[in-house]
Amino acid sequence: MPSGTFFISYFYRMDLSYPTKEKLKSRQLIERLFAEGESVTKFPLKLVFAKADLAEDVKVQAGVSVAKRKVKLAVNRNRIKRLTREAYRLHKHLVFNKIETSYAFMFLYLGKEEPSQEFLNQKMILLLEKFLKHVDDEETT
RNA sequence: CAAGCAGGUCUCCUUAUCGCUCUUGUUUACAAGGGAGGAAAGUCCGGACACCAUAGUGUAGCGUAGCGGGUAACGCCCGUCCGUCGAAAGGCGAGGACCAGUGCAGCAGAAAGAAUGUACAGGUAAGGCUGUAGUGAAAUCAGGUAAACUCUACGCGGUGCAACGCCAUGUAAACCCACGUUCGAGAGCGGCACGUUCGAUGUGGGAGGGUAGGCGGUUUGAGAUGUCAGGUAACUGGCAUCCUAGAUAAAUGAUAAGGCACGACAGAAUCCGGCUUAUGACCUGCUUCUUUU
RNA sequence: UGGCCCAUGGUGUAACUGGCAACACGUCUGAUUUUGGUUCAGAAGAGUCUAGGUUCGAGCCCUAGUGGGCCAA
Repeated sequence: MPSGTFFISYFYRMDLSYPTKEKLKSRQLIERLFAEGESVTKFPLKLVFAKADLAEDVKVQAGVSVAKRKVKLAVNRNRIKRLTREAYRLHKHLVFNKIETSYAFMFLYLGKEEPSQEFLNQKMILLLEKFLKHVDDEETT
């Protein structure tokens, strides 16, 4: 991790918030996302995405989901969703600066065990890089 | 000490940084404050609230069951009697009625609710008339069995916040079948009968088309804490103080440091009162048959 | 959130009014066959999802739980 003044200024110019307008809330949009969207996977995370005209003036609206089939207890589902949101919040800048059109995101957790925050952070970085690569390939072809 | 019984309390804490949600204040970005549970769970009971008629009568159906009390109500709680388990503290109990009627009892046994009968002993005018043995859970006893039908007493209308009200958007006032306009189709959210209300380019059914976005309901309540009084108790009344989650793809998290008991079961969704199930730690009181000190 | 239903050998199903849990397929053993299949003969394998209760006796009745499935504005 970078430290000292560089570390502080590094964070200073980045947006680390995750306000309401960046959350995926429309039921219609979510149903369309699962019907038509594409996906990339980096176990245990899966990202379903689709280009979308968003009502709010943001680049991405994202949601999080954990299957009841995989994780039985509501307490554990809540915790995994919180950790996933936290991982997205800290690393969403990787995507924001590099895409032109707006997207709808849905993160799915495929594992059965409760992960650590550090583990999820690493996977989130890898997942978002894989997503960018996928988008680049599509544009060039 | 050990084992056991009963009751109660708490549910990691502190600091810093980055985030989430609600409220308030300035005002469009900040500041201050609030932010899961004792079970939030299972959905097993009881209510509030909403609509259907201020939910009415009878029947069917369902529930409860010693007696008395508490409560908005209950299948809950308190007291008490009886039964039962325990050495005790104490626990548990669907605990009305089989002289209203009907049904049921495999095997064994002579015989199972209808009548009869073996062995031994006793007894009579005479006989299973009497006792014992034998089979069985039960053998003539006002038999047993009602978590068998049933009877008695009491209670229960239905549907559920995805209730319900309002705004916005959109389509098909089209098509087919049936019935009907005061001698009335049909509707009023489980059945039947009655009663009652509404009721006319109307109602029901079929096939098909469309919308499925937002606001209210939505958190101040049978409320919490303290205290005084009444009551064996559950609980009730007076006074004072307090406001204590309110999301809607759905808010409590992350990182760093320190401490300790190293953190069990587990996440609010209309709201309350219970029950049941899961579960960590601590405290208080009580009991002691046997053995050891 | 609210409501409803189911659970019996490895699998799919029976079991009347409470009275010895039955059947088919599968499995195992033996026979027939050069071997395998088919066929024939025989055997094992559940104590009824779990824990209590009622009863002389429970798969069946009652209570609580566990697991699975279905319905809806």
